[in-house]
Amino acid sequence: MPTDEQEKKTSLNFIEAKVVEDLAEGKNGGRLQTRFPPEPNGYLHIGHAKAICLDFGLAARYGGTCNLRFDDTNPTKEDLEYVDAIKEDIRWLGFQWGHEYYASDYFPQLWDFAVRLIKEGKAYVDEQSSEEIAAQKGTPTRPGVESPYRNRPVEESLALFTKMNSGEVEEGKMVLRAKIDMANPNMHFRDPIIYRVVKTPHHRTGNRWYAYPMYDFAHGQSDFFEGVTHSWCTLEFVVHRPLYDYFIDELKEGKDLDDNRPRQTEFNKLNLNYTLLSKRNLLILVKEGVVNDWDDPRMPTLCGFRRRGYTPSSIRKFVDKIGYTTYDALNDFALLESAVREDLNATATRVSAVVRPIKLTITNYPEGKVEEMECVNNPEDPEAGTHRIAFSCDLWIEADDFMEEAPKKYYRMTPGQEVRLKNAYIVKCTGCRKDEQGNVVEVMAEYDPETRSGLPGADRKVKGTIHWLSRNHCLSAEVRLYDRLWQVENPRDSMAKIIEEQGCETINAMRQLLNPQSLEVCHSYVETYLSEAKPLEHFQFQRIGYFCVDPDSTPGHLVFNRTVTLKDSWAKVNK
RNA sequence: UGCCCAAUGGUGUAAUGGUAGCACUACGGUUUUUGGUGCCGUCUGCGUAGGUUCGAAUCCUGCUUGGGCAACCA
Repeated sequence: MPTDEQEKKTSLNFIEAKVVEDLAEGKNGGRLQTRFPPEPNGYLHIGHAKAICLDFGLAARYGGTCNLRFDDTNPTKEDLEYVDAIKEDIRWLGFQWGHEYYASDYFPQLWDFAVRLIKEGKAYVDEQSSEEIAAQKGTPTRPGVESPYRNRPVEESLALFTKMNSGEVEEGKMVLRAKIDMANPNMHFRDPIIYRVVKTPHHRTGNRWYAYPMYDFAHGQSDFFEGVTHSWCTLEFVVHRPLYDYFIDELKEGKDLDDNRPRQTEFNKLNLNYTLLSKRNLLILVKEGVVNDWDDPRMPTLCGFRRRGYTPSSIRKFVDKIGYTTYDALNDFALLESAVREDLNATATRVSAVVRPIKLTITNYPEGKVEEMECVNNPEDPEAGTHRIAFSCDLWIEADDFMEEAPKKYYRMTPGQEVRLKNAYIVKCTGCRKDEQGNVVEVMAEYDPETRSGLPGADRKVKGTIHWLSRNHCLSAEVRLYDRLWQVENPRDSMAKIIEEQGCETINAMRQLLNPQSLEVCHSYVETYLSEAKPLEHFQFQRIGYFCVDPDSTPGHLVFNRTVTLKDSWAKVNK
């Protein structure tokens, strides 16, 4: 279980503090049991990572267990494809569940419980339309009115409930409702629907059931059946908690109500600026082809971050830093970036890549001569070793690293100025050659043979160091430069505003907010050391950023994704 | 005009009645064969009005602002 990002804490968040307190008091027989309860209706995103780190992380830290439970009570939205992807992503994040459960495993028990409630006069079958039921529900400021079916005989409800599950009742014709209180200020207590008819086959139980429990009648009960002690979820479920407790009190038949039961505690879900986190909207992006798939590196899904080059530990570290509170925060994406930079800085092998190439010719270097230069793999890690790179008179350098007329603080290649070629020689720029349109097509320089790296002559102070590649000793590669998908800080709110003002479809609102520069594909060059690079391997392209080998990459066609740029103080000066 | 929850630098998060701290960001400086990293430093904060107390970010009340709740979704 990952512990690398769990730095010594001077204080615990309110959820962990409660765990410590409960354990100290010997609650639940001293057990700690949690669960991660995804609905298999989409891919996991970084918001889920926040829940995963809590559910699995605290269980592990305090000797408890965390089970995986798929909340699969709505077959119209759920699919096996999502079940498999969710499991893969949890493992990738670095966690292992105890049991793999499904809410659908409890359908028989839930059914029996519902029957019991009917027999006790605490539930009834309502035959009104959803519109009628909604109208009778009242509003937050006005109490609801009771359904005409509310006090029908128990036997009648029992018979109809059985019928609901037989396949002969059409969807929407009947529901089972808990009989609680139509005037309760908590809307969820106004005779909530606990079972409805769904005819779509279920991905696990097929056509065995036609009556399916609603969330409020499945989630807490599943927790109870499994022996969950701490049930953590996000803030929007605060208003559900009284109902959660109500049904568990019923299951416990009024006995031992204060102990040996699951308790729900809510925390703030993750909001990230310049990021949209809602499975419904992410699904639209995929279906409309705005992105290439759920694992498009611009997606905030875990598989998207993986393909982008984020490491599991960087995501865990980020989650650890943002904390858990009851305040609805908007977190800065820069914090996530700092986490991945911190991680990759320590681990990624440094290589040379010229993303936007321009020719550099060393005019006084013997033609045909080739020298092998030594490169440190990672200056942060002496154990990482070295590798070799070929040097010659015909080079590529970054187009950005030459300016014919440069400002004073420009330390790179400009006529008359010395610059160090990383791991090779100090060279002096002598000029450039342009095409008919005036574009620079080649830069010329002379090298100083005494300044080869490692020789005493190399100790000379030179302001700038640039990277390079030998044109006859490098590989071409496709480099995908990713940037944020959204131009606005809070796409969720901006979308809502556009939809309200223009009355347009979600996808149209989205298109107005997308960053047109979220992906730039470059025809670049990388050093031959990368010929064997494997998918998902991380590298630092020196002076540029961290990159990850895309799964599409093959030895004949290398593809790299930019995970994140290096911090660039020149870019700031240059603005 | 109901019920519930919240509010600490630009962002996020600590301090649990006793010196408002940390991280990110921003901006300086320093080191550096990555304008990276490291190191040092600077700026900016308890929503508001009362009350309790020797003492309040913390407890109480009002106000303000924000969020959630009226799916046969979870």
